[in-house]
Amino acid sequence: MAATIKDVARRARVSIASVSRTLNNSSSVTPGVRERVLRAASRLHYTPHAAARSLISRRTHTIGLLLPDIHGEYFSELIRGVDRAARARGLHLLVSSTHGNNAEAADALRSMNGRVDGLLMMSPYIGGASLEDALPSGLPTVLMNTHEPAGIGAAFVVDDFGGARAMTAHLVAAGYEDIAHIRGPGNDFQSLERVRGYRAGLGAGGVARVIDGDFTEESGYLAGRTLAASDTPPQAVFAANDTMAIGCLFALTEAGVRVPHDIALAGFDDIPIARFVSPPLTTVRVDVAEMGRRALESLVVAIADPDAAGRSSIETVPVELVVRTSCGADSGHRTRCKEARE
Amino acid sequence: MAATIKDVARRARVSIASVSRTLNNSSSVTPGVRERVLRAASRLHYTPHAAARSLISRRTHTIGLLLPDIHGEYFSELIRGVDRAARARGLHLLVSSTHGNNAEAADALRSMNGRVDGLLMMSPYIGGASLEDALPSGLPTVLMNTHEPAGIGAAFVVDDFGGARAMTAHLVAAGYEDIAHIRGPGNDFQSLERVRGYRAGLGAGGVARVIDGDFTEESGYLAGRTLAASDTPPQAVFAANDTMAIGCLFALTEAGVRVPHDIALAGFDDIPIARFVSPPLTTVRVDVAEMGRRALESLVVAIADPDAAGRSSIETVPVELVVRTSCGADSGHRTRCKEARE
DNA sequence: AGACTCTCTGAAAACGTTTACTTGGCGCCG
DNA sequence: CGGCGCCAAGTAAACGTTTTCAGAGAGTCT
Repeated sequence: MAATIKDVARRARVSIASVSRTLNNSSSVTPGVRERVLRAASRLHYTPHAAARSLISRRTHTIGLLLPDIHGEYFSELIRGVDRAARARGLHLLVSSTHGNNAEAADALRSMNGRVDGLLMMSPYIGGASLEDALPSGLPTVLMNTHEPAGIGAAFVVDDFGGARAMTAHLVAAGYEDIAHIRGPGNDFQSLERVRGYRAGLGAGGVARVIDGDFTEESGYLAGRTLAASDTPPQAVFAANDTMAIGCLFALTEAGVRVPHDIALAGFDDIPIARFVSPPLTTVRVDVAEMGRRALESLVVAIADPDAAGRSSIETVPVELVVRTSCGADSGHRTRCKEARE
Repeated sequence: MAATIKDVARRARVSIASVSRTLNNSSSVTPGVRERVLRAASRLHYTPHAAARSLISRRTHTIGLLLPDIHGEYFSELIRGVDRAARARGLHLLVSSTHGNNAEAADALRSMNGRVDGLLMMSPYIGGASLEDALPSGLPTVLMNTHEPAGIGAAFVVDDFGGARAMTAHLVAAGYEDIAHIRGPGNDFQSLERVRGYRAGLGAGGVARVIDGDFTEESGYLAGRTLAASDTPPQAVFAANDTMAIGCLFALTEAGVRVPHDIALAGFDDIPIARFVSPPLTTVRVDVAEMGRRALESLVVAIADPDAAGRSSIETVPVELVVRTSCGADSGHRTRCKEARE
């Protein structure tokens, strides 16, 4: 149906090689030929066939983005960051989400062979088959938020430990003594790091109180209800992500517990909603879009320089404590409006 | 680097044809051959090269998703809906965002030739080059939220007109007489439809009061400030999307105007945040994820049946009025908590 | 026992490009 | 005036698959 290079060549009365050369201006062609080719190409609405082109040139100008799930603002932000960087470099984005386990990820990964020039992968799962041997060999890869030794390529990991420790320390400094932590799923690397940071932040004297969650609002809600009904409710709650913090907030509000007056609350991620709940949520800001951008740039250099570049480097993405009113250590209304407007 | 079908054939001591047949179980092969091929393939970590495969088979198992911008929750939801449907059918997703104009979209579109089996496109822009002739001819396409006559293929459009009319009528019924509308950009089809719905909802007696905006929170904020400072502030404000409504809400709050007591407020889209602002925002719910799913399904049938199926059908995606407290016509707190938990 | 049919396997063409190599024409220099 | 190089254009190979076609071998029927 669609016109091929042969059709253009025939119409322009030249060889297909000349058409290719003209269109890629790889080598000089006579103005006359050039003119005819261009005219014929536009007449026929010719567009090169990407598959054929990448078969021979071994370049797809596409990079694969493998995510655990596309749900929620966290990933939306990440996609956005990656997309902007990719489009600035003329690259396409093949997005794939793997609901859950590594086996599924390995599958998705396999089917990307010959489809992408490189891979951007976020795989916080622990256990199960390692992804390393599922990777089409030689495919440049950049990992995000993974525990795997970065034998595969460069990696970017959010400073989950540091952020959680800083937040916990902040709560301790604010005078809270009994600080509960709603953790994420046990097979998630980031979740574990945050628990570790929480314990570190408590310090030697502190006693840890960890409640299970799974990063969903529902689990935060349940945890909040449990805590509110407890004989010994904590003075503060630090949820491993904002989504759970918000679920918890609703459970507490529903139970008549005032935040932060009765129980202080803090989250992690600084998703856009965090500013808008009431009271505004104290949290740890993670610039995921920026992480996406950096990861893509890193991938681009890895692709350009197959094996020499940044092999096995792990880079930590810094985080930032964002103190709002939900933790009770803030001046209140003004900050909220200012932030909301930024 | 990576193993090819030839390597597998050599190792299994069979022809490449047998390897291909075994791997696609297209035709019966002897158990012995099958066994050898499978063993060789797994030994070599063989993965078929997607480009080569799609060059000959004319199937990429990938569909292109072209969006105006990936920013915000609206698109995040859409991507999610499409992704789920796609992965259920074993399809990949090539995502591309076109910041702005149709020319850029045409460009992105052209480069998808040979990369995708079909196209899912959301292009609300009006004016500029039509996309129709930029389309690689014969590529099945499904449009979303577009004004273009769907000569290209099937189309799904949100009932912007109906939603805006219903919302305006609701405000009128609630007793407001002076209802302002913060509109979206002038080159956006949905924006225009919503203005049209607003006017229709006002009815014969109503007098329209339209303020310019561009769908961003910033523009909503500015509009809100203007309105608050006006000599004759309106009794109600209907913003063309939630993002602007939230911007407006902050401007009003900042100016000391109480919502809904002094001025009622309503938005459009029901983005997740809408439930969490205070007061919770009355809005029009659009199930974008569902629209994405339906659009993809429709595209799948169009791909399966090249030209017979649903050519030029336009389907309207229904919307739903969601009354919360910001419009002053609700019972208040209970609804909020209930909704937030759902 | 010979021919016919059926099944499995291999050889080779095709998909639409890019690119190394070849050819031919022309200008320049000796 | 003839050979030498240079440049533009064409020819063909290659990329890694799928698929058509043909051939070989075995089994069956007459």
